[in-house]
Amino acid sequence: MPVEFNEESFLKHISVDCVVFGFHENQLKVLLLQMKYTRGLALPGGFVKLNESIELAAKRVLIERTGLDDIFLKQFKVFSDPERAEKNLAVQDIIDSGLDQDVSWFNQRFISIGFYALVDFTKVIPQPDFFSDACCWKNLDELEALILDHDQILKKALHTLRIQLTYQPIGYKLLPEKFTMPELQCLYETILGKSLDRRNFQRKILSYNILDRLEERKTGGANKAPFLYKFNLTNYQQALQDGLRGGW
Amino acid sequence: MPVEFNEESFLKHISVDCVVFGFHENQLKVLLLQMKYTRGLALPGGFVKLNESIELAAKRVLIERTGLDDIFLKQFKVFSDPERAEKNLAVQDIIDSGLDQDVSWFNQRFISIGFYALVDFTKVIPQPDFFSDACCWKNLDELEALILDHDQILKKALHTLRIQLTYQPIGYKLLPEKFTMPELQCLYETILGKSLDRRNFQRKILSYNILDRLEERKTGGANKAPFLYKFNLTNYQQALQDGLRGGW
DNA sequence: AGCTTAAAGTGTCACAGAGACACAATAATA
DNA sequence: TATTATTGTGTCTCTGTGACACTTTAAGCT
Repeated sequence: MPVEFNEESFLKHISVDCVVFGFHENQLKVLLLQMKYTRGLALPGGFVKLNESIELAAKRVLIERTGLDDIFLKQFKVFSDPERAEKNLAVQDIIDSGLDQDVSWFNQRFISIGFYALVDFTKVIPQPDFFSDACCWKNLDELEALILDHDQILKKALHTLRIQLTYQPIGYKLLPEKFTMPELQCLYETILGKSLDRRNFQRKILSYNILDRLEERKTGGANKAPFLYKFNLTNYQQALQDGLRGGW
Repeated sequence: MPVEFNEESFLKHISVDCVVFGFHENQLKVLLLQMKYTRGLALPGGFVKLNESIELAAKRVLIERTGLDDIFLKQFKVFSDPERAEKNLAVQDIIDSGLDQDVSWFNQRFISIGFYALVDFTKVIPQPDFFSDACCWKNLDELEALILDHDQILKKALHTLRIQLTYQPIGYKLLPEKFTMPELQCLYETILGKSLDRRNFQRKILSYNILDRLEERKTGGANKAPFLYKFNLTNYQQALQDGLRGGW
């Protein structure tokens, strides 16, 4: 046990849960933990130290799970239904693990602050935590049930992502430095859940002036080699301020 | 003292703060409390009972402060900086009030969940709480400093309101049942912080088909009497789903 | 009663962005 | 060298937006 779970170390009643999104092989993926004993799937999460902010707590958790230090993190909702942890299977995991940890910490009522994170899939090295024996990416479209209300948390994170697509650096954070236009389009299509016209997408995204086209092309496919692009950070940050069009 | 403030009654470390917006005489207003002893201005807030959700806690607080039962409430951010309540003046208020309340409850570190509320100004009957001797509306553009980090909370609430203007029922909740086009436009202008062309605004808002024009007109002004409108709830709810245009 | 004032109702025009779609170019493979 | 799959580029039309003009009318004044 790395640390004791008690109120000497952590704020009572408060937890953070993180929905970590990655994008790989044209699929949107989420990082999940498999519990050692109950085998349930869970979002990475943790507690808040007596003297840290919730943002720092979430960041600490994600550094441990992904190996990455600089992660884009965003609060999106607090989950506080008194019933949400009624049948907390994690408690069973503690008991089964045969620790002398006082389970009363886990039997408290928790209010959980949901964060979503956007990471470069290729740079993550998944690490399970003390209660899990696996930490791995799952495709968003072939997802089993999660423990507690984590299904609901994930669903809300996705919904938030969709809404914030026009004013958060979602493309920039989820794609590797260099990427092709079809890759970027696929990311947008996946998040929005609908297909877009290839030519209109390109025209529109280029009109924002947030991309720089490189000389380089991506070869390997049995077709014309697409150009590689990278984000023009200066223009991108500026454009996000205004929200990439739309509205009044 | 209506209730004891201790961990038999409330969840430790957790509070809610509410930014209550109202609209009256073409001004956006916020409901604030004036502390009895320190005279500081504060947002209405409270704590979360052992068995209630944060939404219910916020609602309970607002029923007490406004007399209204059906209030539009929306979480917008959690404020958790460990320094946020360093110099908690409310504690001074407790001491000055000469109560035998244990001040240790107020000396805890609190993580506060920010809610914004939209209410019909004309229906609110402001009620101070135990620590304040006044509860009243303040114009948003002539605001003094607030206690703790409440300035920051208010600022963030306003920013959220602006962003969510296109997909939350902001007009519907802030205006009385019947209203004129200039009133609606003024509300939009106030929230967006810029002026809009009268004719284009009307054309655009009408194109959404979310308003029903009544036969009735509003007389009294020294000018042509404007029509009254009311929201067409069916169409409005539907339109909000899609986000009133813009985006992909 | 008639004139003035202020603000509302209604309409036009030019332009830019969005959606639908066509055709030429090219990297792998057969 | 032809085939296949997919990319690069361009066009046409229509709708929504921004800028702006003219008419209408409730109150107040003389």
